[in-house]
Amino acid sequence: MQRDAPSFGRRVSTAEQSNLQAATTSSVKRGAPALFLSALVDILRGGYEDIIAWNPSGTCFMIRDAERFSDEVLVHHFKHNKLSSFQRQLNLYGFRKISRGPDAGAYAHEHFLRDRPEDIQVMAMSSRAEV
Amino acid sequence: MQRDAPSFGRRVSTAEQSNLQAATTSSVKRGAPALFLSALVDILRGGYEDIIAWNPSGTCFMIRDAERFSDEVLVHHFKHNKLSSFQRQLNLYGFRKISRGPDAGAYAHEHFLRDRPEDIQVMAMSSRAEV
Amino acid sequence: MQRDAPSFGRRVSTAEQSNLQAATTSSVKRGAPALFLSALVDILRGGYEDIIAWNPSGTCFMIRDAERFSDEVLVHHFKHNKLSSFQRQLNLYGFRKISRGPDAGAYAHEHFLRDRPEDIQVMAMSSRAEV
DNA sequence: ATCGTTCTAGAATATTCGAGG
DNA sequence: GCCTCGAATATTCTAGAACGA
Repeated sequence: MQRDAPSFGRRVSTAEQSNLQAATTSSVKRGAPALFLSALVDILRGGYEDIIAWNPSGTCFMIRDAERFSDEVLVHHFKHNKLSSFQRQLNLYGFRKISRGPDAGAYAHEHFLRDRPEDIQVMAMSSRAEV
Repeated sequence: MQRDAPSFGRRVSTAEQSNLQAATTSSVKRGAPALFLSALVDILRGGYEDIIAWNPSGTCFMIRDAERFSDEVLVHHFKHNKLSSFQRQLNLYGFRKISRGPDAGAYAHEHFLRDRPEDIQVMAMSSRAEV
Repeated sequence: MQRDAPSFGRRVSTAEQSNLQAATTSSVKRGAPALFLSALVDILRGGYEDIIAWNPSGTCFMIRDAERFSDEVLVHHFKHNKLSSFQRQLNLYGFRKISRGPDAGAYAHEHFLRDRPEDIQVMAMSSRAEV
């Protein structure tokens, strides 16, 4: 009861300049494109390297400190602070958790690559479609 | 309170260079493919020659020191320290214990050969299929 | 690699005197009765009132400090330290999370009541049967 | 109405115990 | 006494479903 409801901030969406945001909003029929992906991009750009970061090659990202991720990152980008909700979103968008090898524990998606932001737009459009 | 409590480590997966990883992840559709085989490969590469090792020709492996294998190897690669659980996994994946000859006491599998890591990938995919 | 590696303890089973354990082992044909329920009983008896506790009437229990529950309780009673794995077990045994009212957030099961340990034995035997 | 959040369940592998050869 | 296997529970990851904003 003492670690609940830490005043959830609004989606700050530092991604105003993120052409991801622009692209999705323009290409999708009606408004409300997936905020999750743009929030994820923001987070990975946002100087949280000690908490969550890309692997060196930019093919997947790892949550390095789950507790700080919940308390410091999620709270500022979503309406909750639950890692499980974040993971549910990852799976909804087709991310998979890597179970073996050097990147074990990281999440990856074929089209979610650090150096190919264009591909991320494809994700945003196809995520729910393929369901 | 706590009986023996050996500190079970996480699967460290020293198999970074293991192309087993790349092949299986790319060929298998979803989810967590068998960690057991990659862990076994890691173990046999991991500098435990006094505890567990391939035979000279690389066709089977022998547990040379069961006690150290339990306490030093299993604990670091699995969530248990029981040789019997390790043996159960071996049998689930089709390994057989050699009963006679120079390699008596070693475990072998048709597709688990030191110098044919590609074949191990076949194991990973067919092991459960044939069950 | 340098993940966290919490030292997972063995199931300490402080429930020696717990007739739950005796009842299940004697009544069930072959071995391995569900350890989860007896572990849960142990936990709720184990002096973790600040971390997990029954409600005053003993009809449900609440995890009060998720972080300490993972690090201090789960690690000593299971082979993991993941709250999500604990929750999966709760659901497998038919527990439900209370969503509203004074006990919101607590887990409850019709036959899991603090003052009716006999009913818990019924759970242990019927939980999987009804699946 | 769609997406987000939460809770529950499915599916695959892992661990344990014991039966049977 | 091994060795192999069946079966039950446990752990993990992903998906279904209900609800809400």
